[in-house]
Amino acid sequence: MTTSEPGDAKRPTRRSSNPTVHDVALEAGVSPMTVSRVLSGGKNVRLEVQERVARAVETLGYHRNENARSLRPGHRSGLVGVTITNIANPYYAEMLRGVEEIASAHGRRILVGNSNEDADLEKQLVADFIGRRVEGLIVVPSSAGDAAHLQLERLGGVPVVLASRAVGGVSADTVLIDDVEGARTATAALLAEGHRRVAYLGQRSVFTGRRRLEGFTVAHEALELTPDEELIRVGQQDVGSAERAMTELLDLADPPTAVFSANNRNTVGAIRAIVARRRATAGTGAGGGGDDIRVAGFDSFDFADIAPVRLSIVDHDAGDLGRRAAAMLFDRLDGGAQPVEPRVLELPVTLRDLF
Amino acid sequence: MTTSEPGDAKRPTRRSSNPTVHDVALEAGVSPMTVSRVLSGGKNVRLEVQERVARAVETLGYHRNENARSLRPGHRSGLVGVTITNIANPYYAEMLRGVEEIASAHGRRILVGNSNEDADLEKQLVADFIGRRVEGLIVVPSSAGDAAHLQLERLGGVPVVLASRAVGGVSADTVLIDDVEGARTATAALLAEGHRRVAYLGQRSVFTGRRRLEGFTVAHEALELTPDEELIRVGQQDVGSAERAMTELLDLADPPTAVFSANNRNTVGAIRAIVARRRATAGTGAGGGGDDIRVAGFDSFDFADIAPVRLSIVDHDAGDLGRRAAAMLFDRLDGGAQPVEPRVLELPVTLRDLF
DNA sequence: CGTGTGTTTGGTAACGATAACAACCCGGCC
DNA sequence: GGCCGGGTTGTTATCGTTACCAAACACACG
Repeated sequence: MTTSEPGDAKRPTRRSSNPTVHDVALEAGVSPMTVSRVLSGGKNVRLEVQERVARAVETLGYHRNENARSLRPGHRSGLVGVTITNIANPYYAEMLRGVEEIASAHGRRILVGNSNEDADLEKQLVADFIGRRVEGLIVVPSSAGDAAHLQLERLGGVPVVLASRAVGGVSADTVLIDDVEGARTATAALLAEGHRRVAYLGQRSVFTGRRRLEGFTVAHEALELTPDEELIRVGQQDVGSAERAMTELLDLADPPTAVFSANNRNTVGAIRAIVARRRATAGTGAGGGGDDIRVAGFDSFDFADIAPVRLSIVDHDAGDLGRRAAAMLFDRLDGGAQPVEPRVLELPVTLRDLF
Repeated sequence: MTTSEPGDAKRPTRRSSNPTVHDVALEAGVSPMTVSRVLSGGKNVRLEVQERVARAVETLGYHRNENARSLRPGHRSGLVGVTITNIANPYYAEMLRGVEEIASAHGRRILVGNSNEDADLEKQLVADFIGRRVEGLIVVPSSAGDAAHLQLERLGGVPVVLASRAVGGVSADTVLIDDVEGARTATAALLAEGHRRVAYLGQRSVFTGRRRLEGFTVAHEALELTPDEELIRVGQQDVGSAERAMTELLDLADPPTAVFSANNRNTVGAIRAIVARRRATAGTGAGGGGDDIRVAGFDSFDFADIAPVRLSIVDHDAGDLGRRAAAMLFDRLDGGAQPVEPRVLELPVTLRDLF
């Protein structure tokens, strides 16, 4: 386009839209093919031409259209879809960072969706991701609703890795936390200290909740004890409801002397309730009471170490969960021929005393 | 094409790859065009044909290729790019959720990248996002390095909204927390209580840190006071270093009677140092000392309300930050003709006394 | 029965990029 | 001079989808 003939009105100048290889080619006085060649390494292109093209790219602010590229056969989209039940949960945020880290190292970008524990929304997200030709999916499956949309054949052959939770009826690569063992160890520690009335705060409807309750029960059974049903509270979703549940427990005629909580929201709620009770009884001069309730909880959280109670935490690395899940996915994507059987990985946890 | 003639070997059956409109058309015995019509609403297509196509879609597990669709003129990619300096930071995670919420409501998906405070990485992310034809960008700019890549003309006209931090030399829509006012109010509250030696714990290299220090200073100047340089500590990145800095302050000949900290890590560190000192002096029977150090801090955190000191918090909503940034972006994308001037929004903060 | 109106359907081209092929240029060799 | 091989460049066709046009069809009305 050094000289602008009146005849070449084929492509009217469109300043607004993104420039294409064609525009760059005009600017550099070469063919689109040559531009393409320069952009993919410049093999077999004269140096002088390469420089001319580079200048044109710079001048026009050209960016290769990846969507168009991914259209060509054999080309990959470079995208991985991630659906999470709640991005704002620091635990999943940390996991997401792990996924991003590995994806980035493999030259992929991540598409993120929030399923909000809604299977329908999750289904839409997955369908949309497949429509965008993601190469793979990492899914924290929602606890509610059926999961038929995660069947391999429904995904058009796109590999999926389930993270944090398994799904009945779906056989796919899965990375889990060792929920049962974590809950068992923590509960066993409380029992070993002599506590015999240990409460449980958690969930039963969610996969991890069920497993953690199982660990709680197993620890009791190992000592031929049976947990008191009255001390088992399930269904608290947030800190507020957890605090109320703990307060109820403290109000019992025969209150617990220790509590195991199955996630960080419940732990924080329990600690709040204990501290509130401590302040109230301190005023009456009663002294003892809720003061020395022992707490053990699954998941770490910010500033757990300044909690004003004797606290142990079942710690696990969310970032590692994400990295492992992503690694599993890229193993299938970039690794050679794979075994077809899905693999299940259970990540270990550690019990930390924070006092 | 119900009967398969030997001659029609044009498109060999490819079970492995994703089916296309063409495949669906063959299956349903119609033309690709008709399939396309059915998929976009089915206007002017016989009901019987629509059902046939729907069945074929179901049978083959067809998903429209969004990348191919977005190629067509006038069509949008439905993507928004988000770069964050640290996804794992709960504050930005919450922000991300806000962005996702609004994006989702506008029928868009989000591409997420972690810049890790690295301007080069951020630049690559932005370039890649533009290559994928995102309709807009939401960027938490990295504090280090230059930001030429965020210039509007460099972005090929893709609108960008800066979140949480502004960037010198870049004029773009920006959503900020009202750092100056938050720090000013909190500091003013401490001064109003009669404190005259108020320490500052925070940062000076980061945008928000500078602004919060400014608010701290302004509050002093309003009362014709000058903050003691000795009481200003900057550069603490984590709880540990903040605790050490606070301990140093307590060891001064003329220690502060109150402290304003510019973020939650510093607040927690300060509280730790104060509590440690209190325990130490309690043993000596000294009584007073670090006992009644007053604390005010930016950012909330778990257990802020049960902290064992007189604490005020400058509270702000990260989710709101994300929602506002996204709303600003979609205002430009979906709203009609816009004013060209970039807008800057400063979100209000509230001072909460937690005692 | 012819014409007009409206519905349903299919062919063609284009979006942006690039493999595959073809064409060209150049120097070196017989 | 004519031919060959290597480097360089351009042309064509294709990826999956859909807007636009044209064709085919149904039906009503004069």
